Amino acid sequence: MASKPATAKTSRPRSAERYQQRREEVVDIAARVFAERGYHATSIDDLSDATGLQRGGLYHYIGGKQELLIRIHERFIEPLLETAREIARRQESPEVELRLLAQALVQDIADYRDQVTVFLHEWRIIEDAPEWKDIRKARKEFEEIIASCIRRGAQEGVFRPLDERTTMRGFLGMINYTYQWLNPRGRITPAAVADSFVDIFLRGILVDPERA
Amino acid sequence: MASKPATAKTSRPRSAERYQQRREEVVDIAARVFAERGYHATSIDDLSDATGLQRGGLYHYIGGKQELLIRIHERFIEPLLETAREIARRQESPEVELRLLAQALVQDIADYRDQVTVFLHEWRIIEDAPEWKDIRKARKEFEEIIASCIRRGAQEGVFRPLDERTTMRGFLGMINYTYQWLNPRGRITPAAVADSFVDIFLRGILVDPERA
Amino acid sequence: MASKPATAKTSRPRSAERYQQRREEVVDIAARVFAERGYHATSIDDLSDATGLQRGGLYHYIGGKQELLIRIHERFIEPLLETAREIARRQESPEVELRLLAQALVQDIADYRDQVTVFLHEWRIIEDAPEWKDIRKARKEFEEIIASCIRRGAQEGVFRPLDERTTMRGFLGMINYTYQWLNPRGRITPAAVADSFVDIFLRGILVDPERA
Amino acid sequence: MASKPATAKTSRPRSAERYQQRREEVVDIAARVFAERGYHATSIDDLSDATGLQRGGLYHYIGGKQELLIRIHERFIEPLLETAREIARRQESPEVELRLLAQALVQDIADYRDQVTVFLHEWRIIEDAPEWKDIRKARKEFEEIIASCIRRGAQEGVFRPLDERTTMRGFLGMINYTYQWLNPRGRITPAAVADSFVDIFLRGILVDPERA
DNA sequence: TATGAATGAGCCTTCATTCAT
DNA sequence: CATGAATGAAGGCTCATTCAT
Repeated sequence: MASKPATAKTSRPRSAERYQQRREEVVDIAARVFAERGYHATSIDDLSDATGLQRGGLYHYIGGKQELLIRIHERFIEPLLETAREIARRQESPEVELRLLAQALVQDIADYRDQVTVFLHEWRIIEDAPEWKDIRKARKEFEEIIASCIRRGAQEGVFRPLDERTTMRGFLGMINYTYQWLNPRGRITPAAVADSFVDIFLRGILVDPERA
Repeated sequence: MASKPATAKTSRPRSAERYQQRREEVVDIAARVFAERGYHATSIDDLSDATGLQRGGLYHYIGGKQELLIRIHERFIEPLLETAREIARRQESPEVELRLLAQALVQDIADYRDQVTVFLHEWRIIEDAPEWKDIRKARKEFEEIIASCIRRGAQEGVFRPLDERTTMRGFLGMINYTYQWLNPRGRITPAAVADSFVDIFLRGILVDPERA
Repeated sequence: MASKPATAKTSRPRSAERYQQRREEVVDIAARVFAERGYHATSIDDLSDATGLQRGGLYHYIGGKQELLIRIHERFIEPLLETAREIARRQESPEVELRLLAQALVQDIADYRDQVTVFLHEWRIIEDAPEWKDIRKARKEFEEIIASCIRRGAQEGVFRPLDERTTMRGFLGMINYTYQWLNPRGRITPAAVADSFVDIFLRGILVDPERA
Repeated sequence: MASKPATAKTSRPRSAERYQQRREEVVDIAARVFAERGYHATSIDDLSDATGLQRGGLYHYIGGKQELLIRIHERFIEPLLETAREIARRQESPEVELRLLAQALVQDIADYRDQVTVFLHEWRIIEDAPEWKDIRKARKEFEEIIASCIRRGAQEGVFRPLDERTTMRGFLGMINYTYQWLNPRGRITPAAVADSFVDIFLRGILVDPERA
């Protein structure tokens, strides 16, 4: 315990680490299956098959089926929100900021496609869970970052004076919908899609579209 | 169907008519309840409560719970597709056509919000039903109308030469997403939202944004 | 509905009545099985076998396994409490009242042996149910009737001045325990047991035992 | 067992002793938890929490959950039966013997309240265990000691000629029931309750109540 | 048409116990 | 001795659907 071989840390993870790792594995597998078949059409037995654990063994890693939805959501909202905050802190021009936010969002959707799919399809199921308010708060914060970017652009006179919430929703709708059709390894890369959409959107709201 | 029997009393509709009417009522009520609570969270008993019919009586009007999803979808896709076809037939300029399509789509979403909500959330459930291919075909046709409008604009040199499918999806995403937040009787009318979004989108894709 | 054959009432009970009747049947059968094997050792399948209803059909008559415990208790506490109240209202002498209460209690235990057994063994399970406070109240009221009878006897100088609650508990313990061994159709009748125990108990607490 | 090896250190008990001691500790803790929540409502995890041992470690000390019930029972029936035998051997007068037996029983209930509670509530669970016949035999022997005391009193003409088994059961019921309400550290001591109940009972069955 | 009792498959979850480490 | 991951059977309950009335 006192003297541990230097190699031990990586070669033989402590049991707590292994537990944590297996847990995330289970959550990701669940995300994949839920994304494929839907939450309600997936039984605990299906998850048992997909993970290789027996019905009862699953419950070492999860608190219940519904809890999985919450864990799945956290997997993608947390890094996204962190990135968005970081972008907002940079104090770039509204155009640049919007472009960066779009890139981050499309990338997050591409990286966590299963999780995003599950969330957008099944969020209603966890509406009554105590964790829902945190999830909602995170979502609101992300939306507010976009809305305030749009507001700032309007105040600075570079964006047209549009209703900021409606505009934000148009932006979000356009980008969120990519979860339905964007293939991360397809001909059109996530970054290209983000660029294309931001181009359209910026030209659409800029006072001087040539700046896009 | 065309000629109604002379004996039909108008004051007391024939039983076949009453049946038909009651059936549509049931489908609309189901749409409302499914939209509120979700398909799986709604039991036949819930529908029984909502319709005032008893569990068994319900089955005189519906073939089963899943069939309701199909009926619900038909309620909104058919008039929408019809309108879209009619717009396409008019052979307006691409800009005008896109504007009309947006108006029609937002209006349809506002008019059949419950149905749209149910469809977007639960379509996966009927993926295996034989009717699914019809639904999918209708959807594809609607998308194709938009895509070909964009293509035409590009060919005519009024729209920028963008990937037509990606652009169509951006357009659809922006507008479809309104089902989540648009209040048909709110401060901002569906028509105003359609106008605003089309404005942004057209400016975004027009070679000469001033034409928007 | 207006003119009903006189015979209909008994020969063809209305559906609501049949439901009620079947429900009580189910509760009584459950009491028997619970009394035999214990609540936890009895599965819903066991009840299904015992009632002849299928697993799901049972749930037309009961709200759940635990609810049965509550219904079972009501079956015997309500008539007993009613009788006890009636006896208390008669304002007999303390000796006579105690004798009548003992008779009523032993008879209730004999009549509802299964129910009493289940309650005395399993009451802890429903301790947290909302109905528990009603059950507890009923029990307390019954105990209070006995305690106040003893108190009255002491005040009138016919009973020795004993601690009324402790004495009441001795009385209750002696009689309640009969559920474990008294055979309603055995050599010694419930009435005889009640008489015998009341004799012992009254001699034990009377100032002048000869009055017993 | 009688002679301990000279090498045994007193300061550091041999591992066999520690094992034994830990085992009894576990049984007593289980008795407490079972008494509080009931056998079935207590999981092995609950026992794991209460003892501080992990799930697997517990099984080094116990053979299984059910075995605990048997061990719990032995904890209180054996000293009680031993005391009862000793009292019976003294050949006191029936009145004195009954008084001593009551004292012993109430004291045992007060000392082993958890164990008594568990046994009276959960004995049915071990009905099929091979040890059950021993437990039953011990119980019968204890009852027989009381019954034969009552019989002897009747034969000697000091007790009224009552049915000995019924009378014994009245006595047992009155006293056993104390497990439900007697607080060992309350205002009324176990000894006082025993005295009070024996007083009532003896007056009740003595030919000449003045002797009580 | 309408009723509602009955079905029976299936679901999520719990839990005592085992065993490799 | 101790751990805790894993097992797998069993449990209570829900629910879409059927059918005799």
